[in-house]
Amino acid sequence: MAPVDDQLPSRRLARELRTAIATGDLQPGAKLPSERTLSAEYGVARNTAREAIRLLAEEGLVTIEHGRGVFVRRKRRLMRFGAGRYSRALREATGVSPFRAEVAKQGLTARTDCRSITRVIPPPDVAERLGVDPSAETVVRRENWYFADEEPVQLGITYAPWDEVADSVVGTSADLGPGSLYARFADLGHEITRVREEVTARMPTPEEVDGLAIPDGVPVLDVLHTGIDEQDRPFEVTRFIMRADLNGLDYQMPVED
Amino acid sequence: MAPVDDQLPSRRLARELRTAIATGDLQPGAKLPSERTLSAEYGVARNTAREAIRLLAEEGLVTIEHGRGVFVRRKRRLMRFGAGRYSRALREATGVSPFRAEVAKQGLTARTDCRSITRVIPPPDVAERLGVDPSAETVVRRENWYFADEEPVQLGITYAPWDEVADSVVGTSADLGPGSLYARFADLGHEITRVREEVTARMPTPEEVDGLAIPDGVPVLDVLHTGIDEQDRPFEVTRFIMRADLNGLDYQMPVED
DNA sequence: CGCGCGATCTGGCTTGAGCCAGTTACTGGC
DNA sequence: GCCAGTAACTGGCTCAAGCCAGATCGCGCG
Repeated sequence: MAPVDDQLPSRRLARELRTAIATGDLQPGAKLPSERTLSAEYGVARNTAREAIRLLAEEGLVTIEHGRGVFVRRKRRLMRFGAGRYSRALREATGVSPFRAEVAKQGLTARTDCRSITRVIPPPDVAERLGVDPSAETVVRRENWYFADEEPVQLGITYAPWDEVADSVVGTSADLGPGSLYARFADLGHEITRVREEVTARMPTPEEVDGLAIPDGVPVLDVLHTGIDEQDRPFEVTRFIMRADLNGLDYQMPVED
Repeated sequence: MAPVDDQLPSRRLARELRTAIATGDLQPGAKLPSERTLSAEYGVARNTAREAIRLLAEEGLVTIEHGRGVFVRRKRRLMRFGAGRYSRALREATGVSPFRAEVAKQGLTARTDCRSITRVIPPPDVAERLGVDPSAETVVRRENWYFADEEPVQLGITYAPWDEVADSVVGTSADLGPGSLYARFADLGHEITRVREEVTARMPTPEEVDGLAIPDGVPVLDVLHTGIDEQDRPFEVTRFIMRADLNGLDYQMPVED
């Protein structure tokens, strides 16, 4: 990677603004000077000031609001999800889904929206993990949107084998009843005893930017989750897409010998 | 989030290029037309074609190479790290660090570089997890860089209480001997039995972009790892910064009741 | 009093021009 | 045959100008 010239006008301006943010001269929530003001004060073209601001936005340091201005981004409180969220004790104690439990813990109000339940051909990675035929409509797909204080924070698409859940509410109804998804799988003979979570991060697609209202410079966590029962059989795969500025993962586990 | 006008010239061009990549008209590794060619063919200014390409780069779809052209990004093979990497069995079988083991499994050659060992004031989050005084130089800081085929892929900064490791190679030497870090902690009476990993993702800082040679549109995984021994005491905290396009996490764990 | 319109802020996007800086391949001299 | 120089590509950055669009506030009319 070429060490880009750090003396370029746009980089220099970006660096000065970045420093002002780091030192606290510009507090979180503070408004930056307007593009036109910056360009005048630093003797650069408006496009150059604009480029400097774009660099900061890409790093996730500032939020740009059309017509209002550019603001230092406030630190957001993280939702934290770990294996604990699948605990039966938690499920029975709260009677709600793990997401609702975590959001309530943060003092926010949760809402989930099951947008669709369809029978589909599974994506290859899902088929592989569920051990089903990847070329036929062997799975049910449930698309779930998760909101905290009416702000969309994550998206979960869960897949389960059609022949297992066809007669259950899992395959038919948005309303899963008390204890939610894992309680219904328990009814079907699949008590969740182990989970596998494969985590990566990437920039959101344009669709995800729209759907999750993702600001500039914020990546998504892409979690491929597999639920495994007492007989060591995977019974459910869920792909979670989470805004990385609002969500984190907190895993605790034993080290095998 | 304002539904940005999708008919704007730059967005339209970006969308067409994105589609060409998705459909395979532009294969991974393929070279896109030059900025000047695109601007002529689509009847837009060169800056507009440039903006379209910038959008694709931000999404991580293309790689820009100064003087050479713009290329569809190739999918990279992922290193996958899970709790298994701390297993004593693995440690004793291979005699090498977990990182070397995983990289070797991918058919690449690993190199690690311990850049510095210093005594420092711990960062607040580290002090909290280690249970040490956050206002004095109570910890040793080891900065480790990890390479696969000479490409930097991650950075790990591990902290351990000074009074525990001062007399050990952990506190003094870059060379940790067979079995690496966790074997030395075992020598000190801390057999790693549980780990906690707190995962988030974010865009890299300019320093990280330089140090890890991170391309445009690639976030980093930020993993705060805590090693816990048989007596349930945390003895070591490591912050890993990983290029998200080259690294993934693969956790498997039991669900507590 | 209240509503609406417009002035004037803000950022969003495009144009066209110019010059700089890597990369590559050709070509001519040795 | 080799090497150096150069021409002709590539992207990198900046400028100056113009118009569009969202936000906000105040003023004046009803």
